[in-house]
Amino acid sequence: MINIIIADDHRIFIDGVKSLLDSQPDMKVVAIALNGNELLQVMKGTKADVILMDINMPELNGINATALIKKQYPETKVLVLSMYKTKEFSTALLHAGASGYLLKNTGLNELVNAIKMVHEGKKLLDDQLSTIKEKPRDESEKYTLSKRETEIIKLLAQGLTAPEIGEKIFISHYTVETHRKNLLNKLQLKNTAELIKYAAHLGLLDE
Amino acid sequence: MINIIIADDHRIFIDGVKSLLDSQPDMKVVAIALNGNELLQVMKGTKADVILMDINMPELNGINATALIKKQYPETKVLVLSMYKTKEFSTALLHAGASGYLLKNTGLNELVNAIKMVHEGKKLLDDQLSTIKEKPRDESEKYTLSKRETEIIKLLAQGLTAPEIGEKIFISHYTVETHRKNLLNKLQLKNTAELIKYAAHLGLLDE
DNA sequence: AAACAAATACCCCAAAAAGGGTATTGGTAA
DNA sequence: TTACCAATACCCTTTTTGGGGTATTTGTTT
Repeated sequence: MINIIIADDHRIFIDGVKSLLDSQPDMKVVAIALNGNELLQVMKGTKADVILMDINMPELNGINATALIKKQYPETKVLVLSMYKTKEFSTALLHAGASGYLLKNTGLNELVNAIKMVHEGKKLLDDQLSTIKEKPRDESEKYTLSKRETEIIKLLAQGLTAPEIGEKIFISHYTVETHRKNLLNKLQLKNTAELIKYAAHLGLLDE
Repeated sequence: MINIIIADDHRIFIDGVKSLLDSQPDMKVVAIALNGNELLQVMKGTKADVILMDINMPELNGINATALIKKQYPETKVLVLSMYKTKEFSTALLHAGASGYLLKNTGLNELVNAIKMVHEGKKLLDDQLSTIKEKPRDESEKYTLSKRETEIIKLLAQGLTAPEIGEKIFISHYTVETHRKNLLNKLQLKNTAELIKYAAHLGLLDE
């Protein structure tokens, strides 16, 4: 019996997937969480073998949540679901300790197989990502965003300019621009448009 | 008995929601479609009372698809689902003829109620959008994007600059900038960041 | 053929972003 | 206390974007 927690901010999705998985003979959804923080709370009282983690959640995003969970519960497997086929995330997630990464456009059979595979300790990448070239990378590199970085990326994603952001949160526009540059470097993105896209992936739009 | 078609590019979502709705005594999912074009094909052979439409689909997005469906099947009700709480969309969707707009973070009971309400002919807005001020608007205004506009927005969303896009599709960078300005005006957005966000909502990222 | 919308192209100027840095201070963990 | 990271702040220059237009051509529909 594989005990599963589903973490996703889309209630309909949770209810649907729960219904599907509970009808599998060897799987049981033991808890749900609507965001990363709630997931950490839930895990204090519930043992799970596999976390089905949406990357796209408010408050604590899937990447940061995965990193925290693997630190506190190293035996628990994290299978990440995303809408997007994006190479930045597969790398970031592998570094964070996820066991697998699957697109939401896959079907139930693949999902069930994926859960079983990561439960057995296998690493799993969605087939559609299998041709991604692994970037040469310094192991100390991190993808987790600081609080300020998260705040800045959110405000940029709202369409505010650096001067507007500086005025809003009472810092110099130079500082905002420095944060933006740091974000672009850290995440290996080439401009603000890619940064907004990344924010979309992290579920930071409309916050 | 309410006959329903689900249109969404996320197979897991479809399977899950289908499972949930098929267990309702007065509802039946009679078909599914993974994108707007497939939906139009499916509807040629299948009668449905309510379309459950994800706004976020490749090829033919939810707004354009809704407009086409209401023209060809005026009796069919369209209930749109989106991840995002965005005022641009509620307005665009009402103009396109949708009967309702619901966030994916609502639960099953709300979804079931919403389907029943739109089936009865009611207009439905998600509670969370109820405070949106209706913009004074010329009725002739349109939110549907031309092919070129869609192409430009996709390329911008990939992080390409206007000069890069011009070089890529063999037009002047001036033309690209004009398209961008036209898009911003048409969609009443204030800058490229908001345009990328809009592209995210339309599912145009990573295409 | 006429009308209209889409596509194309350009100009001007100001503001912002990008790309290259530099540096100091504050907060936290060891 | 020390070391390290995050946050803050600034400079310079070039490129791009945004905001204001202008105009012509092409394609489609009536």
